[in-house]
Amino acid sequence: MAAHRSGPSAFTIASILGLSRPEQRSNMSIPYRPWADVPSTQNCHTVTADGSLEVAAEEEKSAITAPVESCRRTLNWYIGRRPRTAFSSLQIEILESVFQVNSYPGIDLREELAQKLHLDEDRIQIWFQNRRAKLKRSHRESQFLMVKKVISGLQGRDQQ
Amino acid sequence: MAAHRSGPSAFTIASILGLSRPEQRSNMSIPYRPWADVPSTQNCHTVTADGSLEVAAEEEKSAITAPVESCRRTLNWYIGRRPRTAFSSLQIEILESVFQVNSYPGIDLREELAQKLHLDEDRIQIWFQNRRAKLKRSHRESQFLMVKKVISGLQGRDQQ
DNA sequence: TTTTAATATAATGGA
DNA sequence: TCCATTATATTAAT
Repeated sequence: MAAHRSGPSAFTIASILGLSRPEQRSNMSIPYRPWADVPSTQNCHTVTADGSLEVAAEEEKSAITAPVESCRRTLNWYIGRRPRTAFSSLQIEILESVFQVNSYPGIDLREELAQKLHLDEDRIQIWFQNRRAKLKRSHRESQFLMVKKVISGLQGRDQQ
Repeated sequence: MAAHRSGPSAFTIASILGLSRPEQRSNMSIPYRPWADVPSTQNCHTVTADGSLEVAAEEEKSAITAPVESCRRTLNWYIGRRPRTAFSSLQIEILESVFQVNSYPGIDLREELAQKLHLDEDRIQIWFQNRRAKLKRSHRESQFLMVKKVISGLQGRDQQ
């Protein structure tokens, strides 16, 4: 509480509200939301970077929801949570095919994917994290079912 | 409250608990849950009718989760809601392709689909209902966006 | 890893 | 049948 850092303009309105430029922010307590760099209401119908055009097309769906996404993004900026990115089916397909070969892609491969799929590298990283978790979960589940099957098999034999 | 119907055995324990056979049930107030006809614990690992075998294969996924589904089904029976059926991707694909041609299939077509896809006819019916709702929703949404676009266009011109 | 929460959609009930 | 609503499954984000 009482510990404040020395330096110029530590308590400006802008810094308190978290509105300073990234390079000016102190490195703690105020989360940096780079996805909220939507300058004004005018851009509320620009296309988001997510389902972008070159890879997928992904007809109607993204074309219709993209502006909504963008506005919701502005809203979520206030709430403080990154708006959930919706991957296109082609993006998923490619990510999946990479995952089959390598479920722990290094930074270089992630960057390459990011560029090719028009996604941030950290979106890719998170995706692989979640994908690995999913795989693990399904393994656990099938093991559980195996055990259960054995048990119910024993019960069946007893009842015969 | 005080009005009770005449007839034989109107107040047996079975009827009060809703355990009578379908043809014996009075036609009001107690919902009939035919999907809950799981006789005993033994059948807890039988394969459900849902993702069934001939149409799709739909490898690992349904093979792994089917037993879980079945048990959850037993659980949901107590809760009283039909367990959510997970359509296979092939089933969806076919339903979608039919929907494009005819979004109001008659009973005959529904029955045919039911047979081909190994689903109950009323699952098909519900699917088309929900699908139509989805379509309508997307229409509404795109209209809304069109209006919004016009409005923000006007604003932009004012600000120029 | 676990938890939270956003989204999609199957199921229900009422008109 | 449509509509509004609820429940649930998946999964991005923390």
